[in-house]
Amino acid sequence: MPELPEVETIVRNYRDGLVGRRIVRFTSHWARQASPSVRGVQNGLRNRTITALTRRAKFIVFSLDDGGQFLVHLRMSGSFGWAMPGEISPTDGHVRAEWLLDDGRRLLFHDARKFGRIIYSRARAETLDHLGVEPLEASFTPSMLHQLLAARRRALKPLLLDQTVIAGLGNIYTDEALYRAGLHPLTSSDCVGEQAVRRLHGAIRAVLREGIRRNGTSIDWIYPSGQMQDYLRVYGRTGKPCRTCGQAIVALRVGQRGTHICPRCQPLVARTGSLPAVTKSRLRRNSGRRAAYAT
DNA sequence: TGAATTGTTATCGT
DNA sequence: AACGATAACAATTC
Repeated sequence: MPELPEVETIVRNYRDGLVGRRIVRFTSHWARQASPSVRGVQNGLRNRTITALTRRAKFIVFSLDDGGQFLVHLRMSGSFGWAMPGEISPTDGHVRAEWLLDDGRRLLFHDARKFGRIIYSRARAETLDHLGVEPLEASFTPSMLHQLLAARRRALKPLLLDQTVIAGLGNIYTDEALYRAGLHPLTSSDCVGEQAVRRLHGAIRAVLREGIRRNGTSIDWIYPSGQMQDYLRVYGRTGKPCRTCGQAIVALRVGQRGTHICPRCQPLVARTGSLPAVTKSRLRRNSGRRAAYAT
């Protein structure tokens, strides 16, 4: 399940082989992945040279020499591979698309579950406009995070997963960041104190950076070189002892997502999110600063 | 066999 | 009206 660190790793690994190469042709073996259409992507890419390979959130961004762009989103099971000149594409690897390059090599797009997407745009792709802040960029500060949280009354986990707010976190790194910050995933975003916001900000950045440094997580994902799975502290560790306090890690469901916490290190402080609206508004009025909030 | 998997979007409700 | 919560969906694996 590629999230920000995995996508970043892929971009770094494929950049040298792609930038400067001209795309001879694009072939799709699964029509529905291509947007606006297979033909549209083919026409847009034909004979264009790749000028840059970058990442925005979980999108891989190919910049073209005519100002166009195309995005690849790996979703759940997408991955890249190479085929050398003359080499036949593997049929068991679920190759859904191929880019033939001017050096004779082919970039392969594997995607067992067919959830991945390839989106072409003749100018800058408008898909990117809906994305929130890049958590590793300098503009993402503790005070910005504080504003993002305080402006909403929403459980922390679904908020962190919302790509229009903060872009790039997925299920694994969200659980890890909340654990490192000592915050329960159901904590209401407007009940997170200043100190906790700073902790969460630091935890998000630290866990993403560590993920990148370790070349990503390779749990149920084919990407071979990742090591981060050996350093996860809650994700996939249900029943195992917390590395801080020894308590058993607990699995729960938050917003239809499998979620992992240490019940001792991540206590649920304020649960205004599940209180009746009347009670909540009274609670807010009566306490200029809320009675209970996560610090 | 069906439950689990995830990011995005459409829809419902307040 | 705007926001938040929830359901649906894509398709496959074990």
